[in-house]
Amino acid sequence: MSGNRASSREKILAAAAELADCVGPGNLSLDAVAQRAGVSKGGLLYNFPSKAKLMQALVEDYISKFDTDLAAKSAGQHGGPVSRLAAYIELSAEECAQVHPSASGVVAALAEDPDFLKPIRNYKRRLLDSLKAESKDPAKLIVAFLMIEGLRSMKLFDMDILHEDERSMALSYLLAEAAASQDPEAN
Amino acid sequence: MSGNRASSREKILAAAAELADCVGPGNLSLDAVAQRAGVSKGGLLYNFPSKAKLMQALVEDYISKFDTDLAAKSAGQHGGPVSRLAAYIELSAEECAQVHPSASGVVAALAEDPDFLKPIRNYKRRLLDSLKAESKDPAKLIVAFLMIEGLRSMKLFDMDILHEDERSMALSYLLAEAAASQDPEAN
DNA sequence: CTTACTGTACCGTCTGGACGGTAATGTCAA
DNA sequence: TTGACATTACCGTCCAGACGGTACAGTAAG
Repeated sequence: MSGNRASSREKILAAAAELADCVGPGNLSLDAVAQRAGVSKGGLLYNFPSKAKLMQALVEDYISKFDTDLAAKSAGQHGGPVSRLAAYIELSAEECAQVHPSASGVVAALAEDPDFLKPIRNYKRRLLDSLKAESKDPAKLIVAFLMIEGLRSMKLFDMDILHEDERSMALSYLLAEAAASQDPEAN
Repeated sequence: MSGNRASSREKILAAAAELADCVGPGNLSLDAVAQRAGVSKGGLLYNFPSKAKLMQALVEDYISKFDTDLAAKSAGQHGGPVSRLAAYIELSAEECAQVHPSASGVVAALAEDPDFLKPIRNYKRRLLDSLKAESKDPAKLIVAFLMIEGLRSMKLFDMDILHEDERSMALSYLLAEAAASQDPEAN
C-alpha cells in the first residue's frame, strides 16, 4: 500500500493547481499543498526538494500535457488527421471551455517568479514558428494566434467577459480560418 | 513643508507598480513599497490602511488612467476626433509599445487575490458594450478586441514572443479595421 | 537493505499591521 | 494677535503569526 512515486507526484501537482485556483496564486503554501494532496509535508519535499522545483514542475507538466494533446489531435485521434493550426485552435477552444482552468498552477508560478514562465514563452514561440511554416497566410495566422491568446488569457485570469454568442462567433471565425488554411480550394 | 497627501499617494502607487515589475508580483511587501516611495511604513499605512486597499487603489488607478486617456484620444487631443474603437486600438498599441508595462501593479493585485481584478472585468465589459453599440460589424469587433487582449496579456505577463514584423502586421490589421468601421465608404 | 514515504519538532526570516508618538498645519474664540 | 486645541500627515518600533526549509526518527512494503 505504500507509495507509488509517480502517483504521489501527480497528486501533488494536481493539488497545487487546484489550490492555486481557489486560494489565490500568491497564497500557495507548501503545507496547504501537502494537506490537499494527502501527503505529509516531508513527503512533498521528498518529491519536490523546494518550492521552486514544484513550480517548475507545474509549468513543465502543463506544457508537456498541452503538447501531447496537440500531437494527438493533430495526428487525428478522432477523425482523420487535421492541420496543426486546426488542432491548436480546437484544443485551445476546449481548454477555454473547461470550468476548471487547467493552468491555474501556471498563474501560481507567475506569482512566485515571472521567470518560471520562460519555458512557456519558448514553447509558444516554437509553436508559432512551426505553424507559420505550414501557413500560406502569415497575417491571418497572427490574427488567429492573438485571438486565441486573448481568449486564453481571459479564461486564465478570470476575466472572461464574453457572452456565449460572442465566444461562438470568435470560435467559428477561427475554425473557418483554420479550414481555409488547410484546404487549398477554399481560398 | 509637511506632506501633501495627494503626492504621497501617487508616489506610493508608482513605487508599488515599479516594484511589482522588478521583484515579481508575489514578492511585493509593504516595507519595500514604503522604502521605494520614500515614506515610512507608518506613512504608507496612513495613506492605505491595509495592503488590500493598496492593491485596490492600484487597480482603480490603472482603470481611471486608461479611461481618461481613452476619452482624451477619442475626443481628438491631437488630430480631429476619432472613433472610440480607433482610439482604443491606438491607446492599447501605445501601451504595448511601452518598455515598462504600466499595469504591472495590476499583476501584483492578481497575485494577492484574483477578486481584485473584478473592477477591470467590469470596465472591459462596459467598454466592449459601448464599442459594440458603435460598430456595424460585431464579428470584426470581437476579433479586434480579442487580438488586443492577446497583445496586452503577452506584454503584461512578459510573454511577448512576437517579432517586430509580426506585431506591426497585427497593428496594421487592427487599424485598418478601425478605419473601416469608422468610415462608411471604406466598406 | 532500499524505497517511499509519515510525523514531529524546530529554526530563521519575513510580513502585515497595530500602536504610540510628533511636527506641521489649520481653526477659532478671546 | 495670540494662545488653545484639533487635525493631518507622517515616523519608528514592535510583534504575533505564517512561511520555506531542515533534521530526524519511525515504518510499511518489496
